[in-house]
Amino acid sequence: MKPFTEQTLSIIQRIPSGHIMTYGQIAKCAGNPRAARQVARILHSMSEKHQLPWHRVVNAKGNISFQDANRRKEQRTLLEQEGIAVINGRISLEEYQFCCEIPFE
DNA sequence: CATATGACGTCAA
DNA sequence: TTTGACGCCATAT
Repeated sequence: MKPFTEQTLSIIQRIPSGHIMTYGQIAKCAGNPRAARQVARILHSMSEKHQLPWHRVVNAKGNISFQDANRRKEQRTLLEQEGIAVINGRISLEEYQFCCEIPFE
């Protein structure tokens, strides 16, 4: 098993275009079902340097976790470009959530 | 009341 | 000094 951070990064990079994942889902796939916070931290700190599709990561509610209206609008635009319908800053998890059941080593 | 989620902060190399 | 790794707690459902 590789480090949690590395696993998380790999998972995020594996999210297909037009699909999204939640923090809990990513954390669970990475090996730590309770490490949703870490996922958030990774995105905040390493997304820009690792070219991660951060816009494909949303919270369990299907909402954009950003507080800044600018960032939320930006992410919404990015998601819409991938064909994801964002209604009131909300995304239909049932339609776009990517089921990550890949056995990472 | 109990369970699940979270765009953080801090420490070490 | 900067980048990578790790966990407890508060809030919402």
